[in-house]
Amino acid sequence: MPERKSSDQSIAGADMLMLDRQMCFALYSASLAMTKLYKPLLAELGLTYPQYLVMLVLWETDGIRVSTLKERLYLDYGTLTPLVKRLEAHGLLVRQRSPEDERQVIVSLTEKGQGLKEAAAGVPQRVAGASGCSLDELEGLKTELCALRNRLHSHLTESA
Amino acid sequence: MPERKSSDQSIAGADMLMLDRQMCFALYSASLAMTKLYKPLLAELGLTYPQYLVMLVLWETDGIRVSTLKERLYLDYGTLTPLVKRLEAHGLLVRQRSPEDERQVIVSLTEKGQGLKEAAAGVPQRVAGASGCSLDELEGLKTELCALRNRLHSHLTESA
DNA sequence: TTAAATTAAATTGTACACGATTTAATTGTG
DNA sequence: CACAATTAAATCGTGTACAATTTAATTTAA
Repeated sequence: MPERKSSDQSIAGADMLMLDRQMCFALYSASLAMTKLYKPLLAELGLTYPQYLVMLVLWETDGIRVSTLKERLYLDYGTLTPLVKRLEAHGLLVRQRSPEDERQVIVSLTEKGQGLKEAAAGVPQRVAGASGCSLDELEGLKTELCALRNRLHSHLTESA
Repeated sequence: MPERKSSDQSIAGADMLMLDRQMCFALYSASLAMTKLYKPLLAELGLTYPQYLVMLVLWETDGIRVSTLKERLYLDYGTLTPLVKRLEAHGLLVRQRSPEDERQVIVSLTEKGQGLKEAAAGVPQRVAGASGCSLDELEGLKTELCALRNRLHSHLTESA
């Protein structure tokens, strides 16, 4: 069916379209696999993976605005609003309008939410173990991925 | 608020829970950023990012089963079935039950689907350029991420 | 040889992601 | 002061992801 002369200029381009040549697919599939690895551990805490990320931010700094979560996690209000509401429904945090600026919503951990941190303390080690990587490997990969993400992020936002 | 003795054993664990220490978050946020980079380029082709991945597989090998897509892309039928149906609705492929085994669904490109490959030929270069990485960097990262994904995948499936 | 087990795919339900639009509060400027 | 512009968050619609269940076809084994 694909009758092409060997000198066809589309050959080079077509070559680049193989799935296993795509860095993006390596990234995408590794990310989904990592999320699956977390799933059973986080299920013990009653959290999904994105919910865990929100909790990580709050365990670091409590009483922050939704826009801060947005900046820290590179996520949209369309993702965060319902996600944070679910965490509130589970009793891990409360959402309240800021008295100084009624546009802002302040997210604060409940005692239950703070207490969950102790239960989560073992998660990073358990994941590192299951990932079959040395801590150095993970650290190196993390550094490279952050650099990539930061470049992409500035590329995606520099347009004003 | 967090009154803790400095010798508290939970300090070490808590320390590990900082967002920017998580390789998983670097992976997750880099993957989402990469998808956003592709979005406008793929929109020109009328494709979403996962749809593009399916097309990459089909451009390599046409006339394959849905289970092959499942294995190649590490995705679920629950994801693939509606996704492939959307591609069929767009006229890029056809789905037909295998005559030999009526359980299997064979996915085949239409002429339109095959033709789209030419339009997609420039995507990898354009993405590489926009990512601000050298080809070597991207290649190295790809190799590491594939290795990680493969380890995670075998960890996640070895349980029979 | 058919009933149980297996397999391929679809379906259902929950939870993201995110572009686009909307709502409501605050700020800036004449 | 008033009113346009901006900002923070919510809402809406589409498209993933995936666990769990279901359906239908094929295989296996009693």
